[in-house]
Amino acid sequence: MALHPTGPRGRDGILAAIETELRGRGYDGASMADLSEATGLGKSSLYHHFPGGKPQMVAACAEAVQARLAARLAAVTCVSCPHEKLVALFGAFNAYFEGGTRMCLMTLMATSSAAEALRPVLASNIAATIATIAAIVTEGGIDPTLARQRAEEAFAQVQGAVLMGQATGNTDLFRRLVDGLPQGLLKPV
Amino acid sequence: MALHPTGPRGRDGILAAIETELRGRGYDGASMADLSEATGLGKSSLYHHFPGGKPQMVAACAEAVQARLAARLAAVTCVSCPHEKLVALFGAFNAYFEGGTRMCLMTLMATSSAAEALRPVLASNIAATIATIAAIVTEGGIDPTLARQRAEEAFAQVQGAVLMGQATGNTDLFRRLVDGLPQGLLKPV
DNA sequence: ACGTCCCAACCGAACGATCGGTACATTATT
DNA sequence: AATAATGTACCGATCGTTCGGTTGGGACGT
Repeated sequence: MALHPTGPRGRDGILAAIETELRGRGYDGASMADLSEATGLGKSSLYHHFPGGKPQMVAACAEAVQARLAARLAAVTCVSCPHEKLVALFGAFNAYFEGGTRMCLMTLMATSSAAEALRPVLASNIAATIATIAAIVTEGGIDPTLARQRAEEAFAQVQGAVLMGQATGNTDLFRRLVDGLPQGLLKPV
Repeated sequence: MALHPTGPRGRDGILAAIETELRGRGYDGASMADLSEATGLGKSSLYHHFPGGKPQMVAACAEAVQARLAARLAAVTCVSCPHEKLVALFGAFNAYFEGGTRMCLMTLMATSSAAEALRPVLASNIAATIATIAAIVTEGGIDPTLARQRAEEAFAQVQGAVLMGQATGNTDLFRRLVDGLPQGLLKPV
């Protein structure tokens, strides 16, 4: 049977190349020709793996991202105190956003022409990430309702900082947030 | 001379239609045919007004946005206390973002294929907005350096909230921020 | 061991549609 | 009459997508 061995690089490698291209050019900016070149596969081969075309590729990438976040989280949960967990988690964010220079796949796709079709996938991924943050903050002794609000606001802040970094070329704000949010989130009422 | 009276609607009306289309479909998602239909002008007429094509249209829209912000600000500066100024300013943001349902033109363009060419315009507009917020916060008795940091973080938070609204369809976070930030920004150290 | 059948993986070439952009004629304004 | 503003018709290029065909390895019957 085997779920797609797919050549030397494997399906994961194909998805990684697609994700990089999408995050670099955006949904409407990345053409099938671009994705073909990025993956090293002919366009018809891409349609073999993803009969649904570009939307299915995005959905598959989103699932891969969510899986990677879950794996990161599993490695984080064995850390002792909530503050260190948050430091590790925001370190993972820093890596994912490549220091604030690379957009989030979900929010990028949310502003595309396929946003409506992709909304369930995007919303699910974002909700999972926020729930992860909120759980750690709650564990740190913050009221669950407040923890959720803080998590949402922190998430928005990070996303906005990346956006501003794209617009201005300055990643100072992003770095300041990634450094400061772990303790800011846990600050007592 | 006259800077383009341009038919019954005038240049401002053309720019408004273009801006709406761009904020609805994104830079790469809005084709010249879309913009032609939105403005009611033939493609060649659009090129008559904007020989530089889509990038020039974006730049012109950005200038119009900045001008509208300046006008709003002029109406705000006659208000007495800083808190009320912030309330008025964030009310203007709320209107511009249409309750969190519509993206910011600048940050949207920042993730497009024309981002590099447009960076100076986008960065200038964003810097002006942040400076506006920071000035009012400073006026409210906050240390200028801290005021600037708070302004940057609030701006990022709002932008991120809009992004999340696009992704999830939920504008609660945006509304909470617009309501709460005016007093949050002025909170004493 | 050998032939053969199957099917996932892949590619080149082409499809109609649409892309951004232009040439040129026409209408409106001054 | 001159100039700005607009429409019609079109350009080559590229878009997303599909078609027909090749390859190669694993399963199966003998």
